[in-house]
Amino acid sequence: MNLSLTDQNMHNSSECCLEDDKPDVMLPCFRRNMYDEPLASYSSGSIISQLLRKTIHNKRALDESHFYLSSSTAADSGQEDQCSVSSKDSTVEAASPSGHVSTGASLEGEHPMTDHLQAKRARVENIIRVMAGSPNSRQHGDSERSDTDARDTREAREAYRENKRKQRLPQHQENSVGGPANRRPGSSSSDNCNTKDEECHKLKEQLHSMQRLLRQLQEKFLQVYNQEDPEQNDRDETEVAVEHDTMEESTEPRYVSTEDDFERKNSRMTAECKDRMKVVGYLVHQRESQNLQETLKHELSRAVNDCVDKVFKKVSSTGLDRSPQQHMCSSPEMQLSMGADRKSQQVGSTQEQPHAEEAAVKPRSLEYYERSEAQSPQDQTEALSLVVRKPAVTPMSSVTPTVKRPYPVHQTPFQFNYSTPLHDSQILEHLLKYGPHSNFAGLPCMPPSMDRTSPDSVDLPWDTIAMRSKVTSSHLGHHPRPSALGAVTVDNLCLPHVKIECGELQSMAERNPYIFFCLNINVNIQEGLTPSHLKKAKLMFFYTRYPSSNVLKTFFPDVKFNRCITSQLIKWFSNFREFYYIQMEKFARQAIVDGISDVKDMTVSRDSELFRALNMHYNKANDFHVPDRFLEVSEITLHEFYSAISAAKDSDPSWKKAIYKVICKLDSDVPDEFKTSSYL
DNA sequence: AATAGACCTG
DNA sequence: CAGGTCTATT
Repeated sequence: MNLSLTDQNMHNSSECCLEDDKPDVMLPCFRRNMYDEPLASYSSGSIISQLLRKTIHNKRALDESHFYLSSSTAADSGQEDQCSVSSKDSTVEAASPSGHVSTGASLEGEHPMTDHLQAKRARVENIIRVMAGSPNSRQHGDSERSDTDARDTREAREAYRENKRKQRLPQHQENSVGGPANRRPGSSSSDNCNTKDEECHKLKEQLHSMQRLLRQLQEKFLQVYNQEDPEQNDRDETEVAVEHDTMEESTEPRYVSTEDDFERKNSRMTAECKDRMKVVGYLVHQRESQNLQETLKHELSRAVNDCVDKVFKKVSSTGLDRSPQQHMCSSPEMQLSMGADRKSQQVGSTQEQPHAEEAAVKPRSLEYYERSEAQSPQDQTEALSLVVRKPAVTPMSSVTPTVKRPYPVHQTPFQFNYSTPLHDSQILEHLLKYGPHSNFAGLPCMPPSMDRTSPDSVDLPWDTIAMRSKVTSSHLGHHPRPSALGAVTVDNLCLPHVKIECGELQSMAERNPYIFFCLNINVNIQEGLTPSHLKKAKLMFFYTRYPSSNVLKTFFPDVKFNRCITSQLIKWFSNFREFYYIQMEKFARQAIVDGISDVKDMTVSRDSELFRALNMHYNKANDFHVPDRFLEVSEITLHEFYSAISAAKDSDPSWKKAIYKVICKLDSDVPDEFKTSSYL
């Protein structure tokens, strides 16, 4: 999003999530922070200080312009908080940093800060200074740092935890997503690849640094506010606890059946996410410092994401014209897949022998990068995600064509294979020049055979997010899980037809998978409705033609229901019925044409042509024994149509409704076996 | 006005 | 199958 856009659209709630289509227009504040300032290292805290200055200035500016968050908004809590984050964030961010950066410095001198803010700023800056105290030690390799950092962060969290006695904060280890992709110099097959290796590595490390910084910052903030406002803890405790419970309840079942390491890792990520969720939830309630926090987080996130995204874009734009084979890096170590544990299993095989299972895992990152030419700046607006409001972790999954595996929890193997020299990237230059060490792994790599035909919502403009978020939040009362749109909570991967509702999130994740993982942001992407679900729905149709939404919820326990999913399922059954009635009418008319005079001469058996047509539609594989009751109902339906047509009732435009009324009463209970998510 | 369902279309 | 429109219902 460029500056002018920002200024012009301060009121636009979606604006914070928008990025313009001009990849080369750098966000002024970003450029300033990331590039113009020689940021000897991110760990130096200079960027943070800058941000703090900006933030504080902003807060003041907002106060002055009465553009500040209304108290009612700020007072919102609990689920509402989670659900409406996007709008709230937008409010904050729309009025924040980017637009003020240029004037920030001068204004700061003119308008003395309040003592309070000054104190706060001083404290935070001090913290950051301390944090950045040993930047170099952190910069030298993941193995070294993870010990210290993990301990630091854990301690911070422990401290926080003690203030929230009631919370069960699962222990977990720090996930360093990029960790596994350790570079092995020399393993590449060519010099070119060696160079790329190094650059790759540098970028990666840089990302880690930023990641760590952000994490630490969050936790330090936490400490500060704990000391400063201890009673607030108690106040928020209940809210947070509620959040926690809600999340617990909705997320845990999903992992029951998972078995491999990756799943366990994700469980831990869930834990961590919950943890952070609480942290953030707590922070959010600090009305006083909300702007500060939001702005800081936003800016940090943006900076990181922007940085990463642009590099990716640059890299990919030069790399995509290569042949698929060239996308593959000769050294598996260079491949960054989302899960370390998973990597070795998926890398390679996915690309070289994409059969059913691998094909099911459908990375969309290529599409993303193909599009990124035009859209890339949008892709990182998700920076917000850094705020990590969403605790629940579900492996990213995509709608898959797999039918064999009933309800697969697919991990999208977003693999980023190094494949492009990073020579001409301005961003890279900056990174390499100013960054402590650039490091990056670079390109999405996809099996050529991957199904990329499925329409998705990647093209959705970001403004639809805000639009949709309102819709969603109005229904969140029924939602089992708080949804933080602004925090990049991807509720569901919806099938294309519901993309208006939730496609943005899907595409967000699809377009920016690497960001999510690198930043250790866990996107809760519940699988959408899969072909397996469709198949199951069709079989259920043999029992119920008019399932209630409650029934649907009962029988699709592995589906996180939200508005789009529900309507999609309902639509499915609507389509089923349509086909069913069409067949009925068709065969009834045929019977009349055939001169059948008595309905009793019309029966529906398993040999019937009608049944075969129906069976072919709902039970194509013919691996399901259609209940007799369905034959009965079909026969009744056929008779109804026959009678109505015979009586010339079909002259009435709504003559079918009477039939529908009859048929809808013939629903029977769906067997309990269907309740098992792994039924198929 | 919102919703659900049928209907039509691609 | 999904998207849209139309209509009836609340």
